[in-house]
Amino acid sequence: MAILSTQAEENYLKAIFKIAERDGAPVATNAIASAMNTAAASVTDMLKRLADKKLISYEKYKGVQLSKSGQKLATELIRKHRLWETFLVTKLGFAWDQVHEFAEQLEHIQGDLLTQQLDKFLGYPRFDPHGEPIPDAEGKWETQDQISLAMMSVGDKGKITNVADDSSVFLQYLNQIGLELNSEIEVLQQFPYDHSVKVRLNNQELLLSEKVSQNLFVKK
Amino acid sequence: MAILSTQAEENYLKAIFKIAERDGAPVATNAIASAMNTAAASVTDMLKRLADKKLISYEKYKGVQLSKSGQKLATELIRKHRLWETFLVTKLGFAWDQVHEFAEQLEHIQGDLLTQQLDKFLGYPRFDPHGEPIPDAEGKWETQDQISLAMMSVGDKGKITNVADDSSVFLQYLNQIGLELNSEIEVLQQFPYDHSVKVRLNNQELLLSEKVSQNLFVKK
DNA sequence: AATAATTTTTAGACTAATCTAAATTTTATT
DNA sequence: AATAAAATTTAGATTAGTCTAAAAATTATT
Repeated sequence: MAILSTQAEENYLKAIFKIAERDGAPVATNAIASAMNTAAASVTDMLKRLADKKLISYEKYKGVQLSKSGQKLATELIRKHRLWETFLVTKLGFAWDQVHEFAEQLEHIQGDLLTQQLDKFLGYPRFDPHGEPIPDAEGKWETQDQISLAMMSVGDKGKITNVADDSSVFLQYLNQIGLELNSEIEVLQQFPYDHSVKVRLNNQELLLSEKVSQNLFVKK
Repeated sequence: MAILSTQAEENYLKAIFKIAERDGAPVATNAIASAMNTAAASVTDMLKRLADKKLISYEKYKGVQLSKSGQKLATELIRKHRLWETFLVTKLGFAWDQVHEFAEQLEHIQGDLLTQQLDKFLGYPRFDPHGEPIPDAEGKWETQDQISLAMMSVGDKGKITNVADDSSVFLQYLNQIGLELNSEIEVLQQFPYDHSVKVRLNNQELLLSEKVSQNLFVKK
């Protein structure tokens, strides 16, 4: 039997998956609340529902972890999100900063056959327009030999391989500073005070905040 | 300001639109209830909500009519539904009996720009895979010079131009009897008792029920 | 180790969407 | 025109998802 999930439940699963990927498990109630812009009390309520459906393991006050089926569902959501973003950019002609909101809706469309056919139509792409890996039908994805810009040292050089945030505000900012996938970048200086970094990009010197540098991934 | 509608509200609007198109306005509560498989009491509740939002005009016990904005929203839904069905058949390779359920979900995706780009990508089709007209961005659609098979007389001949029901049960039945768009059909005999008709199709004689004949449209 | 601060959960309330059963209104029939 | 039948609405519940405010548990700090 297929596990039925509402869109709200799916959004929680995706948020938990992403936080766990970034910060490790277990994931705290507050972390979910701030990621989703909801009250912590609402998160608690939802965690109980998700636990009832065995999509997470949840112990009061101890945070949550995705179960096997929760993992699977979250991965499928990410797969659908990234396939639809690829469709929107490569077939419908949207720019990379225009597709996030549409994909947030499209990822909830149900039906494995649709996802399969879409994947085939797109030629089984392994990365989306932001350089993010697209899980295949089995939930596996390719990893790139990459590192967050925030983790690099002064003097390191590399090429931008992906951006880990597909929100239009972020991508429009990248457009403004002239940064795109495959741009060459070099770390010139680091400022421990606020963890900002000075980089060279397109022969210009630029100051990037910690938040920005954490969302840019580079292959040396 | 855009009128915000939930999926449930959109589904009611679409149902009201279709019933009004078929039987004329005003539309009765029970007609909506049976079209949507819900209790009449649920319909009454929803009609109040839709009236509050000025999407319908509603007078207790008198049935409903779509307002200007309700019409517009319903037409947009039908436009999206038929564009997505066209996409699924012409681009993703689905058969005409496989696309209804997906389109029921996809029609609720919000964003005019998406619909516009999809329309362009498909080459501004004016009919969907079932021969149904696709409203354009202004809400206008082409009419065909056609008539329901149920309205034809003995001896009349013509070509199937569209099927007014895109449910998979109906379309699979049509597949089984070998009927497709552009099939030539001739009315051989009518049975007033149950309004069934005997027709010639592909050099075979076939008996079609009233329900089937009402959903087949023919150009003489 | 006691207390303060933070995090999380509970309690209680609200809205949207649904239901069943009962009441009311409209329509049809004698 | 009175009454029966059908259609519609109201009343009262339920579930999912959300909120604020208060209580409880955990973690950090003195």
